[in-house]
Amino acid sequence: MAGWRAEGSDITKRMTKRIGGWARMADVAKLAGVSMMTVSRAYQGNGRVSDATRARIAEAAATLGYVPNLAAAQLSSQRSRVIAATIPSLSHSQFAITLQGLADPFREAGYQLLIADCGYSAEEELRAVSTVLGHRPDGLVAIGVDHCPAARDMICNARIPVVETWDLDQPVMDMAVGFSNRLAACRMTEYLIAGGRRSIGYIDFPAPVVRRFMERRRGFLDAMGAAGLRSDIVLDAGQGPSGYARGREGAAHLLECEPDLDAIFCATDAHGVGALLECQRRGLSVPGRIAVTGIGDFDIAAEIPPGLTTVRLHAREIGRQAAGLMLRRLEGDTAGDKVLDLGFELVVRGSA
Amino acid sequence: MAGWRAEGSDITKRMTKRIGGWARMADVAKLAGVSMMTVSRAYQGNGRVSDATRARIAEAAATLGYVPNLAAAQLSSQRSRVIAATIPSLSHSQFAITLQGLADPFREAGYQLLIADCGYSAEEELRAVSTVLGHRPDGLVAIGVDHCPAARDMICNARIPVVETWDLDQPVMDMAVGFSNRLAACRMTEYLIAGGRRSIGYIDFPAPVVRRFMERRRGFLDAMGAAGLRSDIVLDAGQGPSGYARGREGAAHLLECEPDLDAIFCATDAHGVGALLECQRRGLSVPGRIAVTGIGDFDIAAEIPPGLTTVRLHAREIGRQAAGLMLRRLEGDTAGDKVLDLGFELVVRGSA
DNA sequence: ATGAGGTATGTTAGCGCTAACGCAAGAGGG
DNA sequence: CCCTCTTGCGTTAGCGCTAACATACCTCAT
Repeated sequence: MAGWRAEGSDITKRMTKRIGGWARMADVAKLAGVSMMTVSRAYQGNGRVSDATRARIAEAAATLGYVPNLAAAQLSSQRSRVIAATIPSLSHSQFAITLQGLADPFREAGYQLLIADCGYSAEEELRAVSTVLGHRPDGLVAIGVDHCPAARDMICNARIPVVETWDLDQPVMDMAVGFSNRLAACRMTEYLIAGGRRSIGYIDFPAPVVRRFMERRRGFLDAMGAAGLRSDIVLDAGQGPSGYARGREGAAHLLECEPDLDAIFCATDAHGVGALLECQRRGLSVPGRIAVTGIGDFDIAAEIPPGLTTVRLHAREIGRQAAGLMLRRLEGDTAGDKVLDLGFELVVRGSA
Repeated sequence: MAGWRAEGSDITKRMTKRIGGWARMADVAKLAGVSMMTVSRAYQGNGRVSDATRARIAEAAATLGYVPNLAAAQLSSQRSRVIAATIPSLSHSQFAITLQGLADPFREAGYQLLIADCGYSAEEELRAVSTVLGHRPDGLVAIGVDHCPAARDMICNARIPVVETWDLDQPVMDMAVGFSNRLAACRMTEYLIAGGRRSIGYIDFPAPVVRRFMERRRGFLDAMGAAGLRSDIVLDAGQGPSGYARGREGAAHLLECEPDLDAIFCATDAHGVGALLECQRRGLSVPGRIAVTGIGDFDIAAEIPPGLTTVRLHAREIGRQAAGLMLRRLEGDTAGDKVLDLGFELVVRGSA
């Protein structure tokens, strides 16, 4: 009787559910003639299931088009096999490269990346972080370190492993991979000074609230100050869709205000390329009359004549190493470095 | 006794769980002095909960740092509020822009994007698709339409709304937003021919298995054939990290094999910019001696002198409209167009 | 007064999966 | 021969949440 009722209601439910469309593990188990637990073990790979049984299960699953419901697995096992990644902007090419560097090792290790686009207001950011944490990721990788205090609190409260990337100039929540933006900008400035440049203009973003640009500007200011040079030729290039256009306009503005400029240092290569083109348009020989440099080593930097002198930042490697740190931690390895400085590389080309 | 046991085990569990760290809805309910269902309703926003109760719940949640477990919500409600997005490569700038265009409307509507990076082997692709479907997304947006038959089958079996994007030259699974790559390439070729170019070289990718490049090449061939011109000057630029470098090398190769070329048409602007620079390096005046064009209207196209003539593709709008179609469908609106042709725009600049 | 209809909240019964334990059958050592 | 150990599989009891159905109370027309 109880058996009959169970059977009956089960069939009814299947019929209803079929509209939704998904086969469940119980369906696979029934078709393969085993218990659900055996199917579960077969899918997890670690349990002991005989080859014959495994094959029957695979066949049944293929017949039904079974795809395991990971939400249910997560709820039951308390592990989501999801890694959250916060990113200020998906269309920022360097961040996208870091993301790609992250994605590969995680995919191979069986983790799915859940990407949270955070580059909005603090309120939106909090909502984005809250949503990804709602999926109970096993870890979080922050691409770029800019999070408002509330978001940082929320992340810390999650008590999951966290890797911050891209900037090492500030305190770290847990683990970090990147380089010192300040040092990178400082080094480039020193290179320009060593090359005899004295009147150096700097182009970055409006009131850089973004950490890495704050640090880059500070690096520039430090180096100029140490050399006893004017460090007030600093321009906010403003916001806009194209970094190239902003760099071009910024350079034009700078050159009009300070005709004696002998170098322009841009906080990113997009600005740098724009500035370079503007100098050339004005008939200023680069690097003879004026030097132009950037940061980032974007693909275009190597191609644009005479080649943009810049700082290479290992964007992909940052992602790979961040994934490595995270995976080691998830496997329970708490030894090893928590902060990886991947450094940077001055790339001297024709423009300076 | 039963009460005591329940209480006891509950406390024990809380202690154990606290290590994991997350407050549960039951904790919020207890602290706020209401039932779980009331908390659930307060979070879903649609149920009737008095303002006073709502405030007490909000306070309790804030105290405990409660973040709803979305996996549990999904399991129970059979809705994940997740939209899957498949993308061939995260670091492809145009796709990234489409992704951004997608992300905003979905975020506003309370959906989280789950991004599957698919640009690998067919086997990897299948695994990626299977994993995202395991999260039971409420819908799927395919950025780029390239999926192997097995992946397409799997997606169709999921019986969720699907929007394909970027290429409209082929049969559609469900809904689609994009333009005709073939027509875009055809139009550009016709423009070159109308401008008096007769010996036109074409640069794209190795054996284009990628649909949109197949179609673009076919568009080129169609137009050349229709004009009765040689259509065999076609070059696979090969794979490599930098599109610019490939375009440059491709142009160099083409110019050596066919010194009389009077135009080079590249399947993407990255190639186009590389080709343009190579022509200039060789002292060929652009557009006097030779025309160079691309497809995509990347930011750099407008900046590089004399300006790259290209085809604008509305990458962001594709994303926005795709999100719009999907959201309308999710709200139960099955009327309206299922295929949106956003067209393209010939952008004439100095290079042709 | 009285029942109809609304509003705010509680109760019950799962969603699909896995951890933890249980148990039978065979292998291997003494 | 027994005892242990290993292998292969089944049973039970939830994971944290919500749909669907109560229930209590309040308002208002009759």
